[in-house]
Amino acid sequence: MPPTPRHLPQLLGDARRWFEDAMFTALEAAGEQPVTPPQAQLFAVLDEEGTTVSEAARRMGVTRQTAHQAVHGLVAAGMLEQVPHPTSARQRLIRRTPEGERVHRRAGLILEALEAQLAERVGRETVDALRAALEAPWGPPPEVDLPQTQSPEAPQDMW
Amino acid sequence: MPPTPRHLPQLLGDARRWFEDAMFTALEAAGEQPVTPPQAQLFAVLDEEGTTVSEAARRMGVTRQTAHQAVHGLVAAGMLEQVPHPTSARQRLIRRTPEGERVHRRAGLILEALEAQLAERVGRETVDALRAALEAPWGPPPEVDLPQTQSPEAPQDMW
DNA sequence: CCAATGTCAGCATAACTGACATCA
DNA sequence: CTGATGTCAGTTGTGCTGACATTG
Repeated sequence: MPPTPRHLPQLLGDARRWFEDAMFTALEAAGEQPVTPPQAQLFAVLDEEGTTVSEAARRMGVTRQTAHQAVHGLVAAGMLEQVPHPTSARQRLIRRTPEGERVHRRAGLILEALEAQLAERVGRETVDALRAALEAPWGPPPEVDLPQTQSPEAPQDMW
Repeated sequence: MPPTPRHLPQLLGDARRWFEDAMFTALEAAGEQPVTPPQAQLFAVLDEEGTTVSEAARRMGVTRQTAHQAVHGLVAAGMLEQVPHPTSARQRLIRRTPEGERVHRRAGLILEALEAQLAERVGRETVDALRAALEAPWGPPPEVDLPQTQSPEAPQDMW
């Protein structure tokens, strides 16, 4: 029981961890190869036709290098393959292998089950409201005008 | 525009980043010392009377060692101080210094401003619904019964 | 002796920046 | 030549486990 009411960022992080932990546990229990959170995120942004590393990086909001690392791991695990781009020789497409497809489908089913379980606990309308709030267009992170804070007695040594 | 509808875990992570980025940017623009996310989390779980490292670790959901690291950084930054426990010699209490208090207050104001800005964009009732959904008792991460996935044509070479 | 706490050291992971080759 | 892409290397930060001393 934390002394202060939890802040929104913390609550959001906890909620994400709730899903991540359960997902990881379920996959492990299923005897699947371990998939790290960043790898899972990469998996989620791929489309059927194949995606370049740079495009995947943009969708994930990380650098090309970071995405490249995740790709490397999943290729080594046999869940992804890199094929030459049909029209452009300087690009290589990432695609799921059959094994990757299988794991992806299974992860999707687990996620559905988790959401259903959550709806059972807190109510379907609450889950729907959560999704609706998160899917709303939040826009870019705002730049707030920062109110000056004065220490009651301590002098401000910063300007 | 990602090809698939975003999954809840991703949406939650994005939302958390929205807050974190804005908070970090605002603090930086204010000329404050940089505070890392884990340090901010540590800050949030402290109470006025002082808290032990172990207690803080429990509240954060991390190990003592991890909490200890965050404490170390904030002590070095002059925002926390460690004082001996009044009754128990084997415990040391962590407390905010006046400087720490000042930054903490300012961060709180920024967070309020961010939430207000979000309410302007997506509606106050949406923000309230988001908070309500996140504060609902989700319970422990469930163990889902995992449905077997069959590849349409590819044989399963993994039992 | 036992349990909890505080601390230090080492290790793994994941993000970053920097650099470079390739190709449209 | 410029720009985008793919790749390799190094660095930093943050979490973990292991280990140990201290204290009630």
